[in-house]
Amino acid sequence: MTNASLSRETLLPKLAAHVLEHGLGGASLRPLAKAAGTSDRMLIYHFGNKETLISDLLEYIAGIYSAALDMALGETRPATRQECFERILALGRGPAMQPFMVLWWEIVAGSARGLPGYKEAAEQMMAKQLVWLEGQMPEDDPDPAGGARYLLTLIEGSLMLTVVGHAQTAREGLLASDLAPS
Amino acid sequence: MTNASLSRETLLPKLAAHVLEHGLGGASLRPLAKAAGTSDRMLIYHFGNKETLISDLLEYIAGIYSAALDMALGETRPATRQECFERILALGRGPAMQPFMVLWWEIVAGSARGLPGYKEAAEQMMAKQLVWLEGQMPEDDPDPAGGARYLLTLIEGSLMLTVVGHAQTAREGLLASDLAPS
DNA sequence: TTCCTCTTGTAGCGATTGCTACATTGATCT
DNA sequence: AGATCAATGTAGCAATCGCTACAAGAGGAA
Repeated sequence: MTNASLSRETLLPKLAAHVLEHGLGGASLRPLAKAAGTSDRMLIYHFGNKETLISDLLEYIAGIYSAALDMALGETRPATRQECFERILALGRGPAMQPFMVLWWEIVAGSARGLPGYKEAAEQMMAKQLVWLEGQMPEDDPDPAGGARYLLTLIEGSLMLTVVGHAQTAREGLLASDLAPS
Repeated sequence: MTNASLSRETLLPKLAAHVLEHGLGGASLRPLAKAAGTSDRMLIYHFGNKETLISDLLEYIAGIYSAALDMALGETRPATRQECFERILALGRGPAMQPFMVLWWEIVAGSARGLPGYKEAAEQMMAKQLVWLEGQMPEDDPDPAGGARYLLTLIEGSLMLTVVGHAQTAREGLLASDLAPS
């Protein structure tokens, strides 16, 4: 058992790396196994079946996403909600977060479709992002909790619009909000 | 040619119905063909290969989505941005739009992944939703174009949060925005 | 040693994938 | 009538899918 668990935990990082690069949808056992340095036979041995492999993998990915957010904490807190919004949006659009972004929308789609494990992972990732965002709110913000939720909604909407080629639309929308640069 | 085109246009509605119910990811030729009352053989004959079939199908779906929006035009224009927001959010969360919603996030994911045809369809669907939303803005709104873009960003962010089980988060975020009910 | 359990490789199963070669229809055109 | 051509069915291809049966090695317990 201890050995099996150890192997599982050894496998997960490499599986996650493969999925971050090639996506969840087309992920099949043999390519996953090759990326992790084993065989499909062993993946089934360690995880039981593909469904729980994906579930466990999503849970693990949610964990490293959380760690990535912690490492992206800014040195200085932004002074305004607008600055906070723009800083985080730039982070989300940046190349470092791009593999996560591409995978993220796949997780959202799986969550909408009801695929096992997807909604749990998505829920956890959003919850983490929310508390992270609360910590990034301006110090003098009158309502950090509500403000974080408001910004989260706007940021995710903007990121989605960006992904489908409507970054300009999101940018123009910001100008009509209470976050518009004065 | 005329006959082939006619057949293609006859097939597309049934293909769209199947995809709206079962998703794009797992869509393979034989189930698609069965749903459309033909064979995989004929799907390839009419569309050339699966990739252009999916592209054409996405384009067609964008069209019927546009038509569905036109049919969902309200009798009365909302009086405030807040009312407009809530009305449209309720529409998006309603059961009638649910098949579209589930498919939508799959299209967003494909767009992020760069799958052929996905980004074009997503772009078109968002553009349509945008002009539709502009027509739904309050009559006395000082900036209908900017306001529609702002609302679109907020609505899509809220819908995404809803899909991953964070509807409450979106609701609380709204309270911290300038759309909060007075 | 002898057993026993954990781990792994080899080989393969039946199902499904996108796609194609070949033959046949039925209608239209000359 | 004979030729032509789009449309369709049948059969099957090689590749891949998730998963499993079987055997063999390894290492600790008796």
